[in-house]
Amino acid sequence: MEKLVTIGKASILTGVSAKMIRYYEEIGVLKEASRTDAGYRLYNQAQLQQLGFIRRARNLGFSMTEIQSLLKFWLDTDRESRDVKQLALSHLQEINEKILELEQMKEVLQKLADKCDGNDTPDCPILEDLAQFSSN
Amino acid sequence: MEKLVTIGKASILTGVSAKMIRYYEEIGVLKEASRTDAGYRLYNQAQLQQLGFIRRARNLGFSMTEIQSLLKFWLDTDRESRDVKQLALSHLQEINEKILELEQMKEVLQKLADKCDGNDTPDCPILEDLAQFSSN
DNA sequence: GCTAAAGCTTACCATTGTGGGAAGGTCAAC
DNA sequence: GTTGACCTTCCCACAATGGTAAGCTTTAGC
Repeated sequence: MEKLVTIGKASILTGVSAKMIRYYEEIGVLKEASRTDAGYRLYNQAQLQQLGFIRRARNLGFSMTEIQSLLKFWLDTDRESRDVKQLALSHLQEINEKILELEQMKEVLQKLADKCDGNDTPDCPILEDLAQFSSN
Repeated sequence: MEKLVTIGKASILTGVSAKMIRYYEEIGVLKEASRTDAGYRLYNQAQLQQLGFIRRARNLGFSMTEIQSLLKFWLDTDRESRDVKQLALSHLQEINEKILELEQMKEVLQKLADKCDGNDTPDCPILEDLAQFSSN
């Protein structure tokens, strides 16, 4: 017989806040939980595992939309690993683009900061650069 | 005599959308623009330069709150470059933390993707990892 | 000088994922 | 039987941006 837990226990067991568990249900990534007579949500082992799945996917930066796809693949024994891999690689590319963007910011900012004396005078290449007329 | 432009021209000249220009005014990073009799906003050269400042700061990833501080420093001739530099370095650290986080995601995800054959069979280490019971 | 198009105004809605809080019902322990 | 912990729904907020709609103004063409 399945052991059922209320949302607070589910939160502790999975590391997903109760707030988020309800939200996941609302947006449809999590099937509607069963309820007690009083209306308390109840979660079984499979649902707890699914919450763990979601949390780990979030930790890898997947969006909720992507996670919905991942869950669909996971629950579909007829999936082709090709599709999962493609989703992962696509996400990986987004990550790489973000990293690149941040690296570029970092480089510019580091150079500006290096040029700034950081003392009690007002002279500051950082502000001068931001204030520059024209262009980018 | 100052050349004044309406919001559309200001947008083109600065690369900031009209929508955003109004928003910046609303949240107070941009002083209220003067108006024509008909109520059209008018921008002078100084305001255009300020919009450019904001755009470049956004491009470096500064939040609007940080930009508000940067603008205050910029307009304050009694500023100390120390304060500007500190703000920049603090932001730089955030960037570095984000990069690190993304690098970690990337590493995990890359390894999982590498292990996944990506063919027409359902076997997929990516899903297996996400579905793993216990832990992280 | 009229009309149509382009430009401006405000106001509201949506996004993403998360948290906070209020008002009220439920359950368990003492 | 009361109290405290837990649950419910509903609404608000964030940060920065885009979209849309209804309505006024300005400009360009004829």
